[in-house]
Amino acid sequence: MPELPEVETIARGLAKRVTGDVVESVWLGRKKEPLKSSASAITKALEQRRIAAVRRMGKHIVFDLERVENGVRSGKAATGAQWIVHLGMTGRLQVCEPQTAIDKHTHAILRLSSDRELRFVDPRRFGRLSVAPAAGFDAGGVEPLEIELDPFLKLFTGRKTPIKSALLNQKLLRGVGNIYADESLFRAGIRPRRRASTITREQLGNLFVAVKEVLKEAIALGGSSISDYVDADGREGFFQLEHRVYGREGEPCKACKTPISRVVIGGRSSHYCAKCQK
DNA sequence: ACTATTTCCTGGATGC
DNA sequence: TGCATCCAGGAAATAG
Repeated sequence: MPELPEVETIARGLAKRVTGDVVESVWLGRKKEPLKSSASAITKALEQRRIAAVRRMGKHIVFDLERVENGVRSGKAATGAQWIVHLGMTGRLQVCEPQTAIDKHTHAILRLSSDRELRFVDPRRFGRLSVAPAAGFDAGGVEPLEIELDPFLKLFTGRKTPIKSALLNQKLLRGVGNIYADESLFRAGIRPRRRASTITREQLGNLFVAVKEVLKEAIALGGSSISDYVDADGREGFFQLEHRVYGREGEPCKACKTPISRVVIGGRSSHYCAKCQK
């Protein structure tokens, strides 16, 4: 389940592999769920465009595209576009040789001028493909690694929703998902059910630090590989080894040995230590 | 404006 | 062994 650190890792890997390549043609599958923009809009935005950059915004992967004319850049920004990929739960972007067997759940294939293919595969179809005008994509929310303390505190003032739900709300912070919300709350010593507005300024300050720490550490370790997550080069991440609460229900807290609790908040399982988190 | 709930989807795990 | 059921979860839609 790719969240910010996994998406960052994937985007960096893809940037290395496909930046500068040109999309010669596009094939899209018949399933409609993965397409947030129309098939024709996606095809039109991608074909005969050079991939100028690949980067992450929240949990989205953004491909900046520029028009190719006679093999050279047009230079006119307005002729560009963006291809936006959200991996959902099980989405993967693979760069492979054209002869590589096509996975059953392949929804898009981009033929590249380097005689390779960029494929979007997603069994569960929670992932989404869309296009936007050049520099036009709005991912909503603020990047957690860029936000400063005061705006961070303001995100939560007056909110009655549980802090866990607020952390998952992409319109506030973008990129934090279930794993990193639980891990951040553990490090900050805050129970996931606490109403955001009731949390002290000091505790929110701890959360501010915790969110950034957790995300940075996870990026450094290539993300968390649970279920079958691998990055663009097929490598697993290692942050799952650092999880202190996520997926550890009943196991002893690494700080105090109390068994880790699991509750459901907003339909999401939430893990915490009842002794370390208040 | 905000909050809570439901829905989408399939593979793997679990239960009988 | 086989079949049914449950669960994972991001975000959009819906309802209040």
